[in-house]
Amino acid sequence: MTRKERFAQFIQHFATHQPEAETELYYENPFQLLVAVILSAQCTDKRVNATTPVLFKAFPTPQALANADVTEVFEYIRSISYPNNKAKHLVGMATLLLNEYNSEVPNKVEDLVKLPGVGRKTANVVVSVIFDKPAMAVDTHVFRVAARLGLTVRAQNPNQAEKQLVKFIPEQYIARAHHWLILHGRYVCVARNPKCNECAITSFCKMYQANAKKGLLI
DNA sequence: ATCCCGAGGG
DNA sequence: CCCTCTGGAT
Repeated sequence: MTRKERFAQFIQHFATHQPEAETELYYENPFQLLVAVILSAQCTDKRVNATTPVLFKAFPTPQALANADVTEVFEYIRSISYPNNKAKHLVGMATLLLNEYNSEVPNKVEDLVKLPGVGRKTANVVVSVIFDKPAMAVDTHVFRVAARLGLTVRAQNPNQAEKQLVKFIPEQYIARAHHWLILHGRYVCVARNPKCNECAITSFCKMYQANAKKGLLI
């Protein structure tokens, strides 16, 4: 099976069975999504969602967060990974939003990555989810699942994976494909023991087919 | 012990 | 290109 065919089957399957895929992060406006995605680095969405409602209530606007004390923000996010760094990043991010962007979340990746705590992955999530742009954010799930399926080939880092995925996926599917890969990775194609016996797309999964050929599965 | 929607600094 | 940050779930 060629890679182009894998992509075609991948899109065909999820467009049919999971057309409504979207982020599981809780947010009610662009600012809240930006904060949530910054917090989500190396942390489960579930844990982020357990802390953000209280955080958003305490700091509802970029101005409120910019004027906050870092140690106070830390207390709200202490149960999330890297709370020290993230508290610092959140206050710095809000300060830059307030001073340079009129308290509004910028809509370009090149501007977003200037914000403290915002790297390429976070910026891609924001422009994709908020501004509906065809950007592919490559996180741990996307990187792993795309490699297993054979949608990426020998990608050694997220940037290489992103280039390959964007190249093969039609623009109108990129934002959804991002969430398809994430959700599949979170619930089926998990890191440690992928649930291949529950997986609906083994017929075009490169890893599954390779393992089956070796007699390792089923 | 490993993983979770990574980013920044050296 | 490393390294560090660093809590909770499995």
